[in-house]
Amino acid sequence: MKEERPSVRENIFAETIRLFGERGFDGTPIQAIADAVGIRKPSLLYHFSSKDELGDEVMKLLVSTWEAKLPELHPETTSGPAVFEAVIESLVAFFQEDRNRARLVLREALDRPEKMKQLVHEHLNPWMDRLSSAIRLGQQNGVIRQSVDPISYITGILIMAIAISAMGDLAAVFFGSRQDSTALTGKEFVRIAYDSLFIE
Amino acid sequence: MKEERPSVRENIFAETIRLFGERGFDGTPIQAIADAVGIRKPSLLYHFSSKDELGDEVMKLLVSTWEAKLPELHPETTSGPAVFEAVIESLVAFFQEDRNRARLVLREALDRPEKMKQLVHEHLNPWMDRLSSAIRLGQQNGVIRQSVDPISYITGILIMAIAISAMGDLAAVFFGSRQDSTALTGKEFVRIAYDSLFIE
DNA sequence: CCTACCGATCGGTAGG
DNA sequence: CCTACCGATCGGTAGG
Repeated sequence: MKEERPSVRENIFAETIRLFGERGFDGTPIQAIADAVGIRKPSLLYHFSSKDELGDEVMKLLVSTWEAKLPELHPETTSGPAVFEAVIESLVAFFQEDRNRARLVLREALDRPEKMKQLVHEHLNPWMDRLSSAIRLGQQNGVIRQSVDPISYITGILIMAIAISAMGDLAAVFFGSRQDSTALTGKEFVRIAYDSLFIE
Repeated sequence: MKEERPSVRENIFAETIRLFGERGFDGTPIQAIADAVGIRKPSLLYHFSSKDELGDEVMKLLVSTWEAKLPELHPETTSGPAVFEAVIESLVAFFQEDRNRARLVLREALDRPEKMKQLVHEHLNPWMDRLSSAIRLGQQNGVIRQSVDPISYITGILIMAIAISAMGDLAAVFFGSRQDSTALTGKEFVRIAYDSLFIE
């Protein structure tokens, strides 16, 4: 409950997101985090009583930060192109701003699915339900394809956005040597999301 | 070069795919693999001289198996719905047949991107180039959207397929409690791939 | 394919 | 926030 002086704790968070994102929880000794922060291992364990706790806290922070950057969706929102663009943009922006966010989310979903489920449930569910409603409204208004299953659609697009961001170069270099493929892949992602949602 | 008697080595492969898929390379002691196979740790290290080598071999096997199940694409293939369906079906089938294949590929892409790149380059690139050509042919014939960027499209769809398969339940339960969401998500994945590719 | 064993590293504690 | 330290586990080797 004490007021934290920013520096050290925030530094630990930043380096942990980076290292857990790059090498994973099991692939990163807390020693490496302490080194990156510039303190000794036991000092790190003074701030977070165990490696597991550090992992939990860092995931909570990450998802909260994400939640705070989601565009607002009001109940009366129809899912026209404007809303759609805001959603996609905020999604892409958040994960491309720091690729390790995407890597960390992906790793956590693989390593601790139950915890991830819980976090998503707490922080993202209400927002997703509102987006889902907006899509259904768009279907009633005849701008969105009837064949779209809102929940599955959102899931699929979300997962694609995260996975593409996480893979970065690899996503594109998935085929030998091609030029600035990341940008291209990003654009194509938006196109896929768009064309598979709206009626021409 | 000796003829391998199937049992032990194949057993090691199977358990390694499972355990590395479930808990990751760093999260799985070779002891756990030995236990699962029913041998001692040094015996495992007789078959694979190190954990790294085991990891490499298992990835090679996985990607080779994948390659062998890809549908044939001939140079004169146009990318009509029939070809498209064969491709998507084989993709979904391979990874849904054993979710740990998807989990392992995803983990490897995160942990050792360079090695993954190399594997994809050796085993999947030629096939992907043929598919890419087929899409371009479809664009000339006016059945496929001009706005599709073939390479980015294939990458995006591939990544989505793998990530959705890897997440399994989570993908769907990404939103609290809903029923048999895996099947739904799979169907919606095919729909997104389809609607974002073909002209109505 | 096994028993026996080892050096290195890991997460974590004592005590200040 | 540090020094000093520990038990457990890890990948791997010797030798058969």
